[in-house]
Amino acid sequence: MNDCRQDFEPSEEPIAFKLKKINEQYLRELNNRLKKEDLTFSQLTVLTFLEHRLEEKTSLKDVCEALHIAHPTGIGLIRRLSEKGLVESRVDPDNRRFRIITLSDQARSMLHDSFRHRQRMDQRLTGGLTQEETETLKRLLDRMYDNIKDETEEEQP
Amino acid sequence: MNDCRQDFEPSEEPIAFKLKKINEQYLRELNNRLKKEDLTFSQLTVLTFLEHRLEEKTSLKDVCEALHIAHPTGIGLIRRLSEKGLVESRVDPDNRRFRIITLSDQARSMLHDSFRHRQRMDQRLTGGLTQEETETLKRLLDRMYDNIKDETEEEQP
DNA sequence: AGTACAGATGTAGCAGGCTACATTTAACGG
DNA sequence: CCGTTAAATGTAGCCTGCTACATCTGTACT
Repeated sequence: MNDCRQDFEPSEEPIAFKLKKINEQYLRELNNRLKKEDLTFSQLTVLTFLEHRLEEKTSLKDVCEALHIAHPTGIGLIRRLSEKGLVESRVDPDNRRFRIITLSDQARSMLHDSFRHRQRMDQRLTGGLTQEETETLKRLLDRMYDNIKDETEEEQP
Repeated sequence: MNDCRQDFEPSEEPIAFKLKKINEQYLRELNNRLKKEDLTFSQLTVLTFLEHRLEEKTSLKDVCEALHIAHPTGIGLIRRLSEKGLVESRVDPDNRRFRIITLSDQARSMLHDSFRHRQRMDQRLTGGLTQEETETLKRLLDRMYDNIKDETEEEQP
């Protein structure tokens, strides 16, 4: 008969749909809390990454690779953060093909509060899971990602 | 010192980031495969839901609730599917506040092939996981979703 | 009837993701 | 030195998601 007997009940829905549901609910809630700071989850992820690399020169490409996003997406994120004065984007004098992205002082001083929102949301997500369950979950998620990540970027010793 | 010591290595990254990575990789790959059919994952999900409810009158609101999306998102999906002749959207004569969304014959005849793409992608996602691991995973995902889903939509016997 | 409210749908405008194509700069081969 | 190529960034335009606000319709209550 009909193969498309996908039920839209939690007991029947595909895992990919569960992932999407969780992901979007998480983003809705966290973005809502971050609205006070005029930030989004993705913008906060960029700032966190930059804070994490204060010592190193960081290019747009570095940001995109860390966040697993395509470069036009990164350009948009950096542009909006730059318009808010949270990052600066300057051509690298050593190699004019690159842009160096840096955190502003203003961003450094506000980062911790926003980061707390994210932490609280993460804790809520895994609330009630034991340490062991959380480890199991991470392991299974990593295996799924390995299963579907692009074959062209494999193995370097 | 610095609380934002989030590492962008798989071993350190927050679970929410893992979920986002998997979700977007999944969508990239599947949407790429569906391009031949001129469909997207979300569009396919709408069609699958409609196929699943051939017997019942289905309103825009029903679609939005099943997919967990806000109604303007649903309007856009239905509009694009309608422009491709895959669904029809008519005002309900019984209650003119509603629109009845129906599958076209054309959509019914193409659905199975597209659905296969999704199935294959789902199998790839959980490739190598035992039945037991998959069940554990589903259970943990459901618990996370319960943890963050809106408090205002609880409990009805 | 008339008004008021609630519910379903519609519109505007934005963020963040993408692909495809364009531009700029550096590196390399002849 | 010049041309080609490759890499990083930029632009255009689309899809999916959202919020906020507008419209339309039905119901309920005077």
